[in-house]
Amino acid sequence: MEGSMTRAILERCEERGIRITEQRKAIVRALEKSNDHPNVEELYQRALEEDRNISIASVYRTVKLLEELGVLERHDFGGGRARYEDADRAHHDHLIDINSGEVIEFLEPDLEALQIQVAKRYGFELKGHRLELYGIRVRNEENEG
Amino acid sequence: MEGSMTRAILERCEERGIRITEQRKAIVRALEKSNDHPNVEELYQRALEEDRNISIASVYRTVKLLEELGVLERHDFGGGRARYEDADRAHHDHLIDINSGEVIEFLEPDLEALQIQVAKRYGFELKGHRLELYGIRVRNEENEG
DNA sequence: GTATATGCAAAGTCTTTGCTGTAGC
DNA sequence: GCTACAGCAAAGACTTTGCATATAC
Repeated sequence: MEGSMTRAILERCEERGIRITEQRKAIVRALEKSNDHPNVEELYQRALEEDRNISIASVYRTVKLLEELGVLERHDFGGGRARYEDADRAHHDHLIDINSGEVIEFLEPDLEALQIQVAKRYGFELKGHRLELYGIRVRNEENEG
Repeated sequence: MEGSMTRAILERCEERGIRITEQRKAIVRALEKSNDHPNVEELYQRALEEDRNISIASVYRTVKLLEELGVLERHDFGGGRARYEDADRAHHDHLIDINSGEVIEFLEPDLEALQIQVAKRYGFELKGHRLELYGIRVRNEENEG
């Protein structure tokens, strides 16, 4: 029960009324096993391990559909390939190590609040945001000193 | 003299030691006249008005080169096309109107400072960031009430 | 004068799509 | 059983690149 209250992706798919095919199950399973932000090619490879009967076209169609349904979230961290993750657990931002490409997730309530304020100031209601920090490691993160 | 202390793009190009061709001049001129974030096709059209002798391949090559030299900054606001702006005036973030696609620039010192803090907390030195707020207009921005 | 840049068109990369057969509900 | 979905391969959108020619310095 360490997953806290995030609901299974498939459950949310069913609610949206789409058909639960073997391929979609495999893709979703592959995604739920992932702790990173796979691109379509990577997701395709992982889904293949769940079920040999998958074409990359289905992966493209599925991630696109699930993004439109709000089930997945699409990212572009550069490199010209879209990357996906579960939208339910996507409420965090990303810190990207310029040298290694490593992606660290973080959540900073003060930042979130400030963003809402800024949008408001310009007469907007914030619907979403994208914050990516790009940096280089200067020491281990174990100590917050 | 309203441009404050931003230096001309061409000047920065010369410093980097690249050849100042007619085409590059036209592209740069088109970019300096722009107050938005044109994609390559748009920039190409605008550069054509500066000089008929330009091919879109040169625009692609030029923006790529200038981005690598740190003279331009590339953005991806979705839609699958890269968009460019002068890196020297690019120290601001973007608020994007989901409905109209309009892009508003803003600078929020508190947000900048907080980002540095967050990176630091994870043991990183912040080298750059990307912050985009996506929202819908709820009223005119004239009043900050 | 020579290296660098250009133009053109062809090729590359990622993604979408038309068509026919299949399978979910 | 009907309709949505899958697979395949072809097409699309954006970007890059090879090659011959032109031009900046």
